[in-house]
Amino acid sequence: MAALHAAASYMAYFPPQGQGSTSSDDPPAANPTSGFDLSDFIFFDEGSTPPTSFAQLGTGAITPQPATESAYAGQSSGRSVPASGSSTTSGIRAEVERPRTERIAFRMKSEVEIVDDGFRWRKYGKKSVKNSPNPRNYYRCSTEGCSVKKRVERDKDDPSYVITTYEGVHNHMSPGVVYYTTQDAASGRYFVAGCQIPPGSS
DNA sequence: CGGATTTGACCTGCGC
DNA sequence: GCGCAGGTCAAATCCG
Repeated sequence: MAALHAAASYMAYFPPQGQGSTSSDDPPAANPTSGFDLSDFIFFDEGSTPPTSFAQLGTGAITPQPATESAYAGQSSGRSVPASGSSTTSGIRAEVERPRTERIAFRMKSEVEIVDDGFRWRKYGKKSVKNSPNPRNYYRCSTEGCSVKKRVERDKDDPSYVITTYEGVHNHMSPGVVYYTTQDAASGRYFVAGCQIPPGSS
């Protein structure tokens, strides 16, 4: 499993605009001030090289991959990574065959499963999964025209942790989050960080 | 009353 | 081909 320790609030890398439009959009704006303890892990596709520190993310050293199955690559059954099962073990091949859907998973310490990340989510399903005693909840972004999905479940090993997997990219800004963007002069890449607006301020 | 949630049924894909 | 597991749908229900 490719796990990444993240010690800081979320920051996402965005490629320069005008290219890679399918792979850049709103990050899951996890916010350490919104009542949960963003802790620690971001899971990437096994095919990608995990950075050794969260700071590497900020330098653009790592791009969130169109994950094959990020969060549970290590513990899910084989059927969760079908692309590599029938043809080749090459992650590159899997990337070609699967739809290019951004998928990023977080593991965070939280009392509650519903984390206010600034977006509005509508629950559309709940399913118990074989590898975990805890049910998995399925959410969709309730914004019209936005098809981003999110899966939330408690860590089977440590129920105090919640694993959130975002799938897809928002085609809109969060109604409750201000985004700060900077562009790296050397690479031309954009970095976006989310910061939630305190209630009542505007 | 409208929107969100719940929950069982259904669909799909993969392994055996 | 069959069974299993994950994901989604949709009707019923709940709640503000």
